Amino acid sequence: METTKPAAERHRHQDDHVVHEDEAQQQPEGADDAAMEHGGVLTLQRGATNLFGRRRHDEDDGAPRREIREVDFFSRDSGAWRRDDGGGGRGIPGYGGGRDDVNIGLDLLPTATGGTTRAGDDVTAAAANDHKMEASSAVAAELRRVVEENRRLRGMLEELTRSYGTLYQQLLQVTQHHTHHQHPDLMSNRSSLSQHTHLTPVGASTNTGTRQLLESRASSMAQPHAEAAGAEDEASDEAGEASPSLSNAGNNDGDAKRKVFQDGTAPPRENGEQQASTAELPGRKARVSVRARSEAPMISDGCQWRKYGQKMAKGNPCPRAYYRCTMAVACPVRKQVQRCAEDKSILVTTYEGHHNHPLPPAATTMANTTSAAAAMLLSGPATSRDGALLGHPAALFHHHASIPYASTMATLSASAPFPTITLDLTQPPPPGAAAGIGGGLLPHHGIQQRPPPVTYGIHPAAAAPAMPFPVPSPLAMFLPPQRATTMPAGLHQVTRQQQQSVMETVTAAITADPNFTTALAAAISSVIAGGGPPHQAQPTPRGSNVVGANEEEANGGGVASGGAAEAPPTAAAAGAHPASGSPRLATQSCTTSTT
DNA sequence: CGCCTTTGACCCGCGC
DNA sequence: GCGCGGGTCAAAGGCG
Repeated sequence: METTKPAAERHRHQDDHVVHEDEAQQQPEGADDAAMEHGGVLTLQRGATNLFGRRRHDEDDGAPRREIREVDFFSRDSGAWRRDDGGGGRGIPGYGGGRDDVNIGLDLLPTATGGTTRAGDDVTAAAANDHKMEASSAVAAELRRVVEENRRLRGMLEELTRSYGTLYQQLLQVTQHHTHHQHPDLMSNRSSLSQHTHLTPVGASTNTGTRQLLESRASSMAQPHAEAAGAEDEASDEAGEASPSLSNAGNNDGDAKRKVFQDGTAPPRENGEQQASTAELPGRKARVSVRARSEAPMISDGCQWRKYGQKMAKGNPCPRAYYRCTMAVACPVRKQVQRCAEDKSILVTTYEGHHNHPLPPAATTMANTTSAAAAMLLSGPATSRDGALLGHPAALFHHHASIPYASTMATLSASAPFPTITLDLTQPPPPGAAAGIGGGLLPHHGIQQRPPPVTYGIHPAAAAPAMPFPVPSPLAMFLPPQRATTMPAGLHQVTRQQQQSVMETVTAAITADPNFTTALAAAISSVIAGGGPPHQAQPTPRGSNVVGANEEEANGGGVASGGAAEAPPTAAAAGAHPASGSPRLATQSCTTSTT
C-alpha cells in the first residue's frame, strides 16, 4: 500500500547502487547507459563518460596538461566532470574561454573524430580503452569505498544503538538503586529540569494534559485520511530506514519491503507484535479496553479505521461504534468506541485482534502495546482472576510511555465473554505513584520507583505523553532486584517469562522512533565529522527527544485544546523534528498505547 | 467516482 | 423455543 511505497523506492535505489557498482566493474563501456538509467551514483559515471569523451578529445587535439589532470582526479573533483558535462565528446563548448570554444568546437572536434578514424583506430582506441578502464576502475574503487563506508556507518549505528540499550538498562538499575536512598529530592529535581528542558509543566494538572493530548490526537484524526496516512507513512519509512533493530529476533512475515533492513533484520515494530502474538494462546481472543477522557468521537491511534456499525448498547444511552482496521484488506483488528454512561467525557475504546500488516511507528507502538497486553492477558494464570490488579500489565503499557496513567488502573477480567484488560487513563495517579507505577497496581513499585532525575528530569506524567520511549520506572520493575523484592510470587513467574519479550518490545518501541534514530544519526555524524561526541546535547538521545517531543506535543495539545500551550517551541526542537516526524509520533504515542 | 458513514436488517450466542 | 443483546452486513446516501 501507500506505506510501502517510499521504502520500496529507497530499496530500489539501494539496488541501483549495487547495479551501478557492478556495471562500473563489468561494463565500463556501458557506463554512459548506466548513467542514463539511474540516478544516485550516476554522477560518477556521468563524469566518467564525459571524461572519456573529453579525454579522447584532449589526446587528439593536444589539449593542455591541465585537462588531463582533471580527468585523472575526476572522481574526487566533481567540478571537473561537471565542467565537461556540457561538452563531452560532442564538441560542444562547455568549458574554457571563447577561443577554446571556437577552436575546439568548430575545428578540432571534426579533426579529432576524423583523426581517430584516419590516423589509426588501433592506437587511439586502445589508449581510449585503457583510459576508460582506468577511469572505470577508479569509479568502481570509489563505489566500493562508499559502500564500505556505508556498511561501516551502519555497523556504527547498530553498535551505538546496542550500547545505548545496554547503558540505558544499566542506568535504570543504577537509578533504581539510587532512588531507594535519595528519592526525597527527585521531585524537585524533576520539576526544575522540567523547566530547564521546556517540558510541559503539567505536573500540577496532569490529567488535563492527558485530556489535551487525547483531544489533540482526536483533532488530528479529523485531518484528511490521505494526508494523515501519508505523513504516517513518511514517519514509518523514516524510522524503518534509519532505525536499526535492537531486537533481532527473526520475523519473516509481513511486507518484505518494509523489513529489508541492511542487516536482514526485521523492523522492530513487527518483532514486538509477533512476539506478543506468539505468546497468545490459540482459541482465546483478548481485548484491550482503554478509558480516556476525550471530547472527540474517536481517539487517533495511528491506524486507519472504517466504521462498519453502530449500535445502542444496553445500559448506556450512548451508542457504541464499531470500527475495522482498513490499513490492510483482511486485517482482523477491530475496535469499539463508546462513551461512558456515567461520564460522557470518558471515551472507552476496546481493541481486539492483531494487525496482519506492517504498521507505521505510531501504530506500531499501539500494536505492540495491544499485543503485549493481550499476550500477557492470555498467557498466564494471573489473568484468570477477575479484577485482579497486576503490575506488569501496566508496565506493558507504560513502557511505551504513552499513557501516563495507564498504571493508575489496569484491571483484568476473565468473566467477560472475552478476556479483557482495561486501562483507566482518566484518573490522576496518586501522589506516591507519580513515578508511573500506579498505587492501585503495584503499590510497592509506585512508592519506590521514580525516574532518573538527571536523565529525564521531568515529571513522568508530563514526559510520558510525548515520550515514545519507555519511562524508567515501569522498566525498572522488570529489573531483577526490584522484581525479586517486590513482585508477588505468582506475578514474578509470569513476568519472568515475559520479561524478554517485554524488553524487546521496549527496544522495538525505542528504535521505531524517528527521534531516536535522528538523534543517533546526528551523534554519528558528529563523531564522523571529527567533532567528537555530542556532549552539548542531552545526556542521551532520549533527552533530546523528550524535549522536542514534549515541546511540540505541548504546543499541539495546547492549540487543540484552546491555545493553552505553556512551553514555547524552540528552534532546536523545530529543526530537529520535522513536521511529519516527531509530532505525529509523539501524538500517536499517547493513543497508540491505548490499543 | 471512490470512500466513508449511516442505519436498518440479519445472524448468532446465551439465558430462561 | 423464544427473547434479548452483541456483533456484523449491506444498501443508501453524503462528501471530496
